[in-house]
Amino acid sequence: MARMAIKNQGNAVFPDRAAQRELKLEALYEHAASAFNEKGFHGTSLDDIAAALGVSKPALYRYVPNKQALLYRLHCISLDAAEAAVTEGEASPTDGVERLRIALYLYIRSLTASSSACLVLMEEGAMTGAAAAEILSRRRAFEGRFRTLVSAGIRDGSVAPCDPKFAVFSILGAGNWVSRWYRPGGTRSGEDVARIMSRQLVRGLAADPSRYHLDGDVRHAS
Amino acid sequence: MARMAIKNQGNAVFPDRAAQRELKLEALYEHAASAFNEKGFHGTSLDDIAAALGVSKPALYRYVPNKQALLYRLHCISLDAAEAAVTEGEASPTDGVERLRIALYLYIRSLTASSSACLVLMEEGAMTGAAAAEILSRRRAFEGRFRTLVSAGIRDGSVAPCDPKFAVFSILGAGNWVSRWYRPGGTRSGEDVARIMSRQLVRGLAADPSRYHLDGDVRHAS
Amino acid sequence: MARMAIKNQGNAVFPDRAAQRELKLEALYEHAASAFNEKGFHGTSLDDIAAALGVSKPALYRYVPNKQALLYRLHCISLDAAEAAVTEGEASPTDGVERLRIALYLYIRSLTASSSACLVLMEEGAMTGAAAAEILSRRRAFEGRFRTLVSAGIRDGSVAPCDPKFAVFSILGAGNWVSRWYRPGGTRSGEDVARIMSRQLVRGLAADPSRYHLDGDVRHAS
Amino acid sequence: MARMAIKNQGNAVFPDRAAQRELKLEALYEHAASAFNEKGFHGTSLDDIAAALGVSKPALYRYVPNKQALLYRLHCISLDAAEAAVTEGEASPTDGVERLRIALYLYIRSLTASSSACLVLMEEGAMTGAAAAEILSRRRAFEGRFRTLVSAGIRDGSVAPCDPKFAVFSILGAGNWVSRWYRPGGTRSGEDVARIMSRQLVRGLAADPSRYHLDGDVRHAS
DNA sequence: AATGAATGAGGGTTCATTCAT
DNA sequence: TATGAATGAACCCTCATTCAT
Repeated sequence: MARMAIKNQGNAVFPDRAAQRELKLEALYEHAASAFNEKGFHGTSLDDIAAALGVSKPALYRYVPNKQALLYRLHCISLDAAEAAVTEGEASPTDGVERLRIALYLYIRSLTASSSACLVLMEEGAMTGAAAAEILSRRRAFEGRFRTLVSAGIRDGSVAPCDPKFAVFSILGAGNWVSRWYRPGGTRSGEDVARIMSRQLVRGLAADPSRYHLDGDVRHAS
Repeated sequence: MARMAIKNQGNAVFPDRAAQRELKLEALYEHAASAFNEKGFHGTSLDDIAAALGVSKPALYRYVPNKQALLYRLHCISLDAAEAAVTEGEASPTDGVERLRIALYLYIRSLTASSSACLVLMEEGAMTGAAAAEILSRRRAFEGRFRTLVSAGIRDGSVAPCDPKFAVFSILGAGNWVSRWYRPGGTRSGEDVARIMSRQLVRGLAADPSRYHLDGDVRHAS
Repeated sequence: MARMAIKNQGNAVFPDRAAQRELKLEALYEHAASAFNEKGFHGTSLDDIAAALGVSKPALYRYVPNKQALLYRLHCISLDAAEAAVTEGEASPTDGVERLRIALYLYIRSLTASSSACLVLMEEGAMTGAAAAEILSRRRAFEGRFRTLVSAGIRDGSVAPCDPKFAVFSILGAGNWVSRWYRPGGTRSGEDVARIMSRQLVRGLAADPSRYHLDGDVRHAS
Repeated sequence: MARMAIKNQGNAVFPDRAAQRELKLEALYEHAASAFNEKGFHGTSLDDIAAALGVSKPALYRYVPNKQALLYRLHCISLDAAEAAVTEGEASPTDGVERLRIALYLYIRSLTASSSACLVLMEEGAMTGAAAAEILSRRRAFEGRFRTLVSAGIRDGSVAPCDPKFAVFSILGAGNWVSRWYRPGGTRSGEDVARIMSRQLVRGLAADPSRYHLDGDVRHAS
């Protein structure tokens, strides 16, 4: 019994360590992503991040091997969420324009869900070497899947004939921009923002725009 | 007579000097804006810019008092163009949604016209002090005028009832994003891009979207 | 009785502990000396040493109070061996040149016997304070005893008249250099190396060099 | 005439700049080599070197791209002198043992001539990458040429049969050691030191050691 | 007993800016 | 005028050392 208790304590302690570490890592990601977005990668010093976390600068190196790797990981987190969004959109049992809307909705929602998932969209140029190539290629593939959604929608008649390239630049550009102005705690939740914007943007591409009335989201429209 | 001749020569020479100076200044703005957009304000060194211009680093200080001021001037150039676009849109003798489309068209076109006019949209965070406040307030006013265009469109029935704030975030976000991917010399001119995107985006807001068919711009849609 | 049993157990266990500790300490010295020699004192991190030993970095502090002290102890080990060599040479019942040769032979052999005994000869500059002074003075005294051996040899006629200072610099310099290139496991044992080199070097100083023919050690001389 | 004068002044000014730069570069090399030798590469900070030169640390970067490159250049300087020494020895119109002595004499003399030429012999381990490989290979080739000199001496009968490898390790080790203790301004000039040591060391290898009597250099031998 | 975590000090390097020429 | 030279500040990163567990 005594042994078991000790053992349980022991068992309890180690997960705590790991859990604490995971928490700190997540906090690091959030702060770093937030800072990178606001001040840029090169404009953010590790001192800034460390100070925001309340630790010393060298402490960061227990969680991330270096600043470049930190940026790389944030990009990965961001892309993971983005790819999950488009995957779920693709798999939705509906017609082309709706699949597009769902993918866009989920993508924008992911951008509002956490700093780590969104706030480094603009800092692709700061990466170098193989990491840069990998991230760029994943980002391109992500956009390609959106273009495929548009093309499919054109084929099934639910999307108005248009150039998929510009269509996707439009909606993803507008979506990415969300990370610039959206801050949690405002009058609208991330879901609200994602719903409103995805409907508005997809309405511009729909073969039958009347499917997407915008009234329900009106505010201060008088 | 001799003096006059000399003076005339002088007159001929000095305007040349001034013109040359103006040319170099413009080249400086273009290179700097381009570099800031690609690598960020803090990621671009004055050495980079000087090298791209083929001059020494101290020579830059003949044209710009310091790096911050350079960024400030680029923002001013960018905002001048943006404000001119919205002004012309506001003054167009047509209904609300068309005024909105025209303003957006001109704005996007300005972004494609030159690096100096567009490529620093993302570097607001790098400015400090009074300059930052001024630029921010001008940018906010610019967006406000777009919101007013949307509200007016809703009132005159040409724009579907919607939240102007998100409507403007959408279309300007998509527009700003153009500066990230548009490079001159592609298959589409800046005018093309501006026309296609402005129609697509405004179609999503129009009370009667059928006014904005996208067919004419279809490419590879089969 | 119970106590004694316990004590006996203790006696059995504790010597083991102590012996194990001694072993680990020796391994630490070897690895540290080897690393210091290859990469220099400042070029070797405690992480390197800890990793080579398969322990954590703080564990090193159980064996050595700090890095400087580690260097100091290595110097002491090295000097102990060096002083023993010269002492045995001095006590040898023969003439001056032979006493010199024996001291040199034993000194060089000690350098080939273990990393700890030799490989920090070059890192005197890394020590500070009283430790540095002590080591330096011991090293100077060691050289002084060699000079005395030379002088005595000159007096008894077995060493050719020469400046003892340069004579000793020569033979000890050549000897110290052994620690740079000798690695155990080669075609020649440490004893071989010590014998060959000591004969060669002393031959240059001997009043009658014919006493030290080098033939026996010829290799690939054709 | 006036123009020519001006032009001459102009011509005079630019060489001055270049000459000054060359002087500062040489001073940098001397101080750096001296510091590297005394405190090791990793034990010497650029602050140290800059302070010794009376300039700020970033100023060093106008003369050397980085610390590693500085070490590399010092090695090159050192090897240039070493190779010149052996080349002159090889070309001397005399027998084998004398060619060896001359090469050794010139080599040792080069070590006493300037810090830059000698004081980094010990810091090969601090270099990395292609530079390390290049320096190592040059050093090996240098030693190989000395071994060839020994072998040739054995063949022509002027050097006693011996293992050239150990013979060269001895004399070059003793020579290299000079850089540890020789300081200009002592009672013996660099030429003295080189002459005394080269005779002493080669005497140990000569088939007829009586050719190299050491009396002339006796001091305090009583 | 042994280690993960943390940090103050310091090192190499870059850069915006100034100044003498 | 235009530039080579120089620098203070700041940045990324490493490391010897300590401490809580």
